[in-house]
Amino acid sequence: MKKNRRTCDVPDATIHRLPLYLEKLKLLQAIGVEDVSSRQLAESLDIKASQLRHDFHYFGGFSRPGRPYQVNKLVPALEQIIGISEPQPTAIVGAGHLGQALANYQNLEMHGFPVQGIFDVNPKLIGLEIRGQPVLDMDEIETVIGREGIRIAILTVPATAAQAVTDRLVAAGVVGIFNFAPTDLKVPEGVIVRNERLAVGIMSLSFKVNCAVKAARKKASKPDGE
Amino acid sequence: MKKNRRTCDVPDATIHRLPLYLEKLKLLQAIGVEDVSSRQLAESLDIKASQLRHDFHYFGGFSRPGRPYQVNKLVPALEQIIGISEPQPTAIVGAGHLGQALANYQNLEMHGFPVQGIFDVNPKLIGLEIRGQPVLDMDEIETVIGREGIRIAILTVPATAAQAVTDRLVAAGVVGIFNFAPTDLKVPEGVIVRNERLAVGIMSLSFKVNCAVKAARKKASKPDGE
DNA sequence: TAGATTGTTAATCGATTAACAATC
DNA sequence: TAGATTGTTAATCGATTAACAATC
Repeated sequence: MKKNRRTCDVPDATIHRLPLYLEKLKLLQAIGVEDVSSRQLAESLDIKASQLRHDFHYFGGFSRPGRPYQVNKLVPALEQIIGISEPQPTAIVGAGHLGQALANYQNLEMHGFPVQGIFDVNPKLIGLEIRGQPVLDMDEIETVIGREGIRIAILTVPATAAQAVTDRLVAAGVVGIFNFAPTDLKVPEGVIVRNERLAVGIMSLSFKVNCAVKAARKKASKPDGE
Repeated sequence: MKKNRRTCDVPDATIHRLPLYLEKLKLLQAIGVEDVSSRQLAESLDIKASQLRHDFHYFGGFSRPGRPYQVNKLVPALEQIIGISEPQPTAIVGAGHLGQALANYQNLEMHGFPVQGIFDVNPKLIGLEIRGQPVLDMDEIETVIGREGIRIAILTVPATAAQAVTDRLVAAGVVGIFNFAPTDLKVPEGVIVRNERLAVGIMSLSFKVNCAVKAARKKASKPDGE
C-alpha cells in the first residue's frame, strides 16, 4: 500500500532520460548482452554514471550493491515505469501530410504505441488506408476512443482546429496529447500536453549554428589563436 | 571589437526560450501592439518576468530602465540573435513520408527557413514536385548545398543511412543538422546536431499519462481525500 | 511626485556530480 | 582478499527567482 507511491514525484530531467535508458537497453538486449554496469550504460549515453544511478534511485531496487544491472530485468522494469508494459493504443487526429507520415512510422508501434484510429474531416482523405488502418470521419472519434480505450492522441490538425479537437478528445477520455499544431492548448488539470514545435526546434538549432559559424570565422582570421 | 562577443555563451535553457519570445512577439506585432512589458510577455508564456529579463540580459540593451520593450525593435533584435535576419536556406534529405510532410510545412519558410533542396535516392521519388521544388537525386547534394549556401539540413532518411548522409552533408558545408532518424550521429566539432526523437517524446508523455491516471484513480477511490 | 519599468546583482532552488559505505 | 559495483547521501554547480537601484 505504501510501496509504489514514489513512482510519480520525479524531476522532468529524469523523466526525459528514462526513454533513452530503455532504448539503449533494448539495443543491448537485441545483441544478447546480459549484464551492464551503470558506468557502461552511462558512457554510451554520454552522461555520468552517478546521474544514472541517481535517476534509477527514484524508482529503487533495480539491482543490489556489488552486482551490475541485468538487462533482461531492467527492460521490463523501465517499460512498466514508462507505462508500456501493455501496448498503449494511440489515435492520430489529422491525416494530412504529417499525420500520414506518423501513421506510417512503424517505430511507433514497435515502441508500444499502436495506432488504433486515424481521423480527419476531409472527405477526400476518409477511407484512405494507411498501414491497414482506414482514415475515419472525425465524427467517429468518441466511439473509437471509447471502444479502444485510447488515452494518448497525436494531434496533427491545423492550429485553427487544434483547441476544438482537443476539447473533444479530452471529453472522450484522452489523457495525453502529443501536439504538433503550432498553438498552445488549454486542457483541464490531469491532462498532459507535450508540444512538439518544429519551428521552435529549428530556431534554437539556428542560434547555435550562427554561433558556431562565427566562432569558426574568428578562428580562421586568427589562426594562431587558442 | 569587444562588444559583440557575449552573444554566444548562453545557457541552453535560455536558447530554447528565445524562439518562444520571438513567436509571441510576432503575434503581438501582427495585432498591432507596440509596447510590451517584461511582465506581460512573461505572463503570456507562463514564466516569471525576472527570468525573461535575465535571459535578455545575456544580449543586453533591448530597452532602458523605466521604458517597456518596443515590439518593433525587439522582433528584429531577436531575429538577428537567432540568425534569421536573412532567410536560412535549408535542405531536406530523405523525401519519404516525413520528408514530404516537412517540405509541405509552410511554417518552415515563414520562420526563415526556405527549403532550397529536397533529396532522395529512390528513383520513384526523384522529380516529384513539392511546393514547386523537385525532389533531386542524392548525388546533387554537394552541388546544391554549395550553390545555395545551405548550412542547415533536415535529416529524414532511415537510421541505417543517417551517418553516411551526415558525413556527406558535413563535408559539403552543412553546420546544423535537425535529425529525425532514430540514431545518434557522429559529427566533427563545430557541427550542431539536434535530435528529434519521436519515440522518446511519446514515451515521456506516456510516463506522465500513467502517473495522471494513477492519481485520478486514487482520488476516485478516496473521494474525501485532499 | 508616485507608480511602473528595466538592468543587474544576490538569494534561492533544483539538478548534477562526487563520495563512500555496503556488498558481491 | 582486492577490485568492482550499487544505493544513497553530501557537495557542487547552474538555473530560476527575488530584490532593488536607476530611470522614465
